[in-house]
Amino acid sequence: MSKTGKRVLIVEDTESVRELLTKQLKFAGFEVGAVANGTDAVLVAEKSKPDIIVLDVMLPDHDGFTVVKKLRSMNLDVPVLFLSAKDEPENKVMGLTVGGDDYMTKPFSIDELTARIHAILRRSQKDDAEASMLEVGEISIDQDAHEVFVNGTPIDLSPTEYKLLRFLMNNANRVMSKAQILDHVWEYDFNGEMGIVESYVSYLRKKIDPLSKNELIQTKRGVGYMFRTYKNDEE
Amino acid sequence: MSKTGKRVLIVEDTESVRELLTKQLKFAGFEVGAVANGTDAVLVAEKSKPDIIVLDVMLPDHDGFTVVKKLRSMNLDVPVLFLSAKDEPENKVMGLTVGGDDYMTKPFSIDELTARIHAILRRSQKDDAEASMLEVGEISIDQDAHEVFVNGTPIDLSPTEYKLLRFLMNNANRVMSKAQILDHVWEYDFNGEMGIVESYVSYLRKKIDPLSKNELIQTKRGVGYMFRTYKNDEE
DNA sequence: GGTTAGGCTGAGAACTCGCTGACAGAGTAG
DNA sequence: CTACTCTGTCAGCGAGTTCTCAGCCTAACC
Repeated sequence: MSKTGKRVLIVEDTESVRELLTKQLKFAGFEVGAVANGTDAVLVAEKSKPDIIVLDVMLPDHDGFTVVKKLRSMNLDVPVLFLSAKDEPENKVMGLTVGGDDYMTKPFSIDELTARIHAILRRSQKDDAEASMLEVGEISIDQDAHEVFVNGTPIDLSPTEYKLLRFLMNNANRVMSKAQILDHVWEYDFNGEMGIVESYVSYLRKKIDPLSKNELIQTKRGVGYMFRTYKNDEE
Repeated sequence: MSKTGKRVLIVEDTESVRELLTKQLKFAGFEVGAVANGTDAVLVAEKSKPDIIVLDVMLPDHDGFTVVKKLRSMNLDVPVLFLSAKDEPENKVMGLTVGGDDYMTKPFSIDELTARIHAILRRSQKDDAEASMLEVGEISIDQDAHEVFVNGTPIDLSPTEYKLLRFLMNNANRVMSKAQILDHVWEYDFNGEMGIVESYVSYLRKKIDPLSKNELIQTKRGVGYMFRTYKNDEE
């Protein structure tokens, strides 16, 4: 959760999603602008020169194609993270993610979105590179390769396990409630029970604990879970 | 209990709870506004620009979802602490705690509410005050990690023990009556005996005393309890 | 010193919460 | 189609927690 001060432009017509993104990205330390259609997107992008654009491919006026073409023709080669609904035809998206661009289907997890934005920025701005490793205590995550190591030994995680672990590590030494975990790690329209967090913590521990010296994921009864780092270990 | 002068907006339809919160938060040094429904919430929030909103998710006119959506569409990215009854369906709450938001179930303890508000403000105002440590005499509490140290040695407290200790430390060198303790530390609808305070003080002392040089929790017979700091110790 | 009200604490009953194994359904690869 | 993985639900277990109570202890006042 580094304070980059980088500028993000959100282009998304669904109000609830737009505001969700705005709030989360502001909290993550970005300067955020948000518009609801392609026309405004081009205008604002031209003026504010964002570092990255989060762009819904299905907009009321133009589609993602048109917006990107306009931007490129104006010599703005800002990287783009495309959003699209899962049921939209794929050809809408094909050929869009050139260069450092990326693409996610809705609904997504908020934490995943933030991670992707950081990944794109990391790659497009060569200057402050090599932040792709997330190392906390005994665990390190290679975010480019999606690989996780416990004291150097690689372990195999499912996508959800991976996201959960990354979220806890990003918030190491801070208790996160099950509600917060659910809201950040699971897709934003997830409608299930909080018990699923318990299940996945259990899965994670089963894979991590045999390789670690300490109890890395701690339960704070009645409060939540915490990824714990221990002094005098690494670091 | 710092006098921050920060502005809090309470949105809660149950009058008794609303008044309880108003009174308590004013006493804790906040500027407090209070409304009883979602419509007023949006109006007042727009005008008074509070630093944080305490929002019941179950309101007579709109639910929390709607209120939050409206607020965010007005470009108010004020952090929110959601309240919900324990028996309300959980999915009413899902997806709400974006960014630094948090969530509590009713009934709660007043002291806990205050602590959460401070936690949210601490994190959303990026000034990084590092005020998450509460250190009084020989004891320090890491409020992010929910961990307690007596002269550097960690001790394990149950949730209620933790809340009681935090309350006494926040009011160090001031005698607190059992009634006051009950009102602040226990849930506001608790209607048991005051003897429970004695029990929990006993539990606390059993865990703390072996590690401390002084009698940290003192009994003022006929009056109450006091967390005592001694000069020439630390500090 | 005796009396008494208030405080301390161990025991225990009731309950809550988190952990885990089992399983069903969706999705995917072969 | 089959086999596999992954996701999400659930129920039962057990440990931890909450709260009450009774009997003991102690401070304070006579």
